[in-house]
Amino acid sequence: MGALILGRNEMLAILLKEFRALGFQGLSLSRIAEATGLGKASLYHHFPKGKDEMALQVMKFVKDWIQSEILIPINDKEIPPKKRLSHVLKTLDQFYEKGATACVIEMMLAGDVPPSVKGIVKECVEDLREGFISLGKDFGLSNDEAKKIAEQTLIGIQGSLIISRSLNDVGVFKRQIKIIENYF
Amino acid sequence: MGALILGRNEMLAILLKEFRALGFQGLSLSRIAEATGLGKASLYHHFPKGKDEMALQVMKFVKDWIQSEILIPINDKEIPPKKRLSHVLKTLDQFYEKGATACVIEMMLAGDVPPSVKGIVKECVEDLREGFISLGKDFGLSNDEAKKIAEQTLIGIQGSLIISRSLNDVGVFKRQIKIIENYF
DNA sequence: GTCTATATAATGATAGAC
DNA sequence: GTCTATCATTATATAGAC
Repeated sequence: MGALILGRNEMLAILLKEFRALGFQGLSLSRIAEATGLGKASLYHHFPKGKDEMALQVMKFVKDWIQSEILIPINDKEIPPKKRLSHVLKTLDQFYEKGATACVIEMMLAGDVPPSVKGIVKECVEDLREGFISLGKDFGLSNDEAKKIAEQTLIGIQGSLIISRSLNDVGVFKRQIKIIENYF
Repeated sequence: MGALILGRNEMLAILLKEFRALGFQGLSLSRIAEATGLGKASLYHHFPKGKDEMALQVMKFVKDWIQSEILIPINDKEIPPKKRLSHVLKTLDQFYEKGATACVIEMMLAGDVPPSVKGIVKECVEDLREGFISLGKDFGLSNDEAKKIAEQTLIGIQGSLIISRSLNDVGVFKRQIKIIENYF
């Protein structure tokens, strides 16, 4: 049962959701089989190297998502910087379900995650940082100021997600998004 | 082999280190046996309910540590607030090994962590928040301002730990400690 | 491309000797 | 209080039919 025909992006989206909820080690093949509606053996047809490859493909999927949904809009010089910032923050707010769900970046940093996966995680963070630095400059900030604001943006997002989930209060994340909007 | 006679606090310290590195699901009993020098069966003498109980006791241990190492010093009215802040930030800097190691709070939020454990995690964050709010007031801040600063402090610590580890650059954490020092 | 069946190793956990 | 031995269960992974 489950989805009859599952496109690759749909499958990666399911894997992303599961990895975010349970982490790399916490997510088992049985759980994946259940979530995708496929048998365990079938999963190896799509990902011959197993869970490591799934995590790797998910992170590449996320990196591509960041590219198209964050970096392209954030660099669109045709739109005023303030509007671009609001748009990107709204996208992130949806991605994190208003602060209710963890970030993959955060879940893929445990000691048992394959180094290749951590490599993509690093690239994702670097890309996001570059994006916000670029946006800061479009706001008229100096290079140094833009770097600082970009760093505080990433820290604020990740940190508020942690505190929100630990306190079971998405208000923390919500407030942080507002604060970030006023950084620039 | 390993430590010949292991005190309870030493054992909890080892468990804390391992949980921080590998997370709840990622840390296996075999790994714990190796790290403590005890046989798997011996671990059940100390923690009859197994890994769940270990995680619970570790979090209680952390909560006690926060009480004695953070909250008592942060509320010591005999010492100027500025000195108290520096002292507490230095303690946290050591606890996080200058940003190189993850926070338990962060590692105990995955979907497969027992609710009882998450309950203590929540209490730890609440305690820390109260501590920094109290300190903010001693700095002369209003109640609202102290709440905001306390929240930014917790977010800044957790967020910078994530970004530091993802980028493999403890400089992010180091800078954040300085920024927090200037919040108050 | 998905399945059933299976192999092999590791998991958390217990019994009982010392 | 620690051990060896063992348990049932689950883990990742593969073989081969359809």
